[in-house]
Amino acid sequence: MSEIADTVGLRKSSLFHHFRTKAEMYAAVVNRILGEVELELTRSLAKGGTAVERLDRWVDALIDLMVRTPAHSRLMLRSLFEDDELSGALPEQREADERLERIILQARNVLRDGMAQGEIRAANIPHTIQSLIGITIYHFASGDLGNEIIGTSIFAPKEVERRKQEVKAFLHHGLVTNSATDEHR
Amino acid sequence: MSEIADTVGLRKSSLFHHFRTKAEMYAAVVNRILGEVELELTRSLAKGGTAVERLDRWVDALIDLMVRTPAHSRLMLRSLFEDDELSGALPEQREADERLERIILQARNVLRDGMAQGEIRAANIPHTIQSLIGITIYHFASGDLGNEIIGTSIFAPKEVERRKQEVKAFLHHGLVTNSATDEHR
DNA sequence: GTCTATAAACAGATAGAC
DNA sequence: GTCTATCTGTTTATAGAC
Repeated sequence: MSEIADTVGLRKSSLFHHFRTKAEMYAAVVNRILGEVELELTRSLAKGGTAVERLDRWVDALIDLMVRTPAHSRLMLRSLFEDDELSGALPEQREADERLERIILQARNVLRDGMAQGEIRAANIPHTIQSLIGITIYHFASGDLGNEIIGTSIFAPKEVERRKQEVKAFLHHGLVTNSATDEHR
Repeated sequence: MSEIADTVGLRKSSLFHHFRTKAEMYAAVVNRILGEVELELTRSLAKGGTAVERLDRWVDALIDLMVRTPAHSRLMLRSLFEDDELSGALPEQREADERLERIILQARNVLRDGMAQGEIRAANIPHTIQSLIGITIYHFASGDLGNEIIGTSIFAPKEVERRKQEVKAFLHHGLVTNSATDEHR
């Protein structure tokens, strides 16, 4: 709270006027970020196309979101894997949980549609979603280690573009049967 | 430190007899875990075979490690993505960094060998390593959310086995060219 | 809405007896 | 090596003036 107060140019006590507790502030921030994520991902799917096209756009949109504000990917990953011991106590937290659930449902539906159409391999959907999260969010949350592994800044525009291509190549060869975009068969 | 003291049945002050600071204790724990990880992954590679066989065993071994002590995956993920602001100040920390570097180098070599042999698609190696970390470690660190997405405990033996299969299927279809295990072509 | 001042609790660490 | 007691600084939060 001290660091936040310094950053925004207020005194620490003033923060408690806007958010009654630290937990409430955290939940509000996470909720706002998830709101943006839900909005953008919904937009990316609304453009239509085949399931594979929608999945590709979904991945691109998610990566764009992670890159837009580097701190968000860290916060997202944290909020995803750190079990909130005070789970669902705050309204902001419940709202965030619902947003997350809808985001996951969207991904589930795209995968299900693609499988029904025969565009996507019959993989286990929940595990595939976990893999998608791991591949997209972890990468941009990986900070120093990520930079060291990649060799340059993971947020450098060129490297972000490469990530998108690599992830989609990975997905296509991993999930897409008889894809026209697959130049290795 | 209070919680650790309670858990191990000591008083808080006694912990400071074994580790001079909290940071030193944390570094020692991370270092010990990475030691186990390095040992097991090295063993899994030493058994030889094709690059794809070694990669598969490497993934299986990493998943076995994450499952052996559920808390380890959380700690691993945390230590990977949270930049240690006091980076490399403690000897345990430097040792842990070196272990991590060797683990990553092993993965890099397997991928490089496989590409040289034409067994593995010519993907970007660093990005592939990031994806491997995301797919294996994030999943087992995902706690409540992971359990909710999957529908049962991510640590249930049956579900762990499924994860191994799904990850390897993902990798094969994503990284392996002309694989005999690929039933979809 | 922001400030100063302060309360109340907690966390990391030390001193020294046993 | 563990304990009790204590110090010191930090953190979350409140009270009340402006």
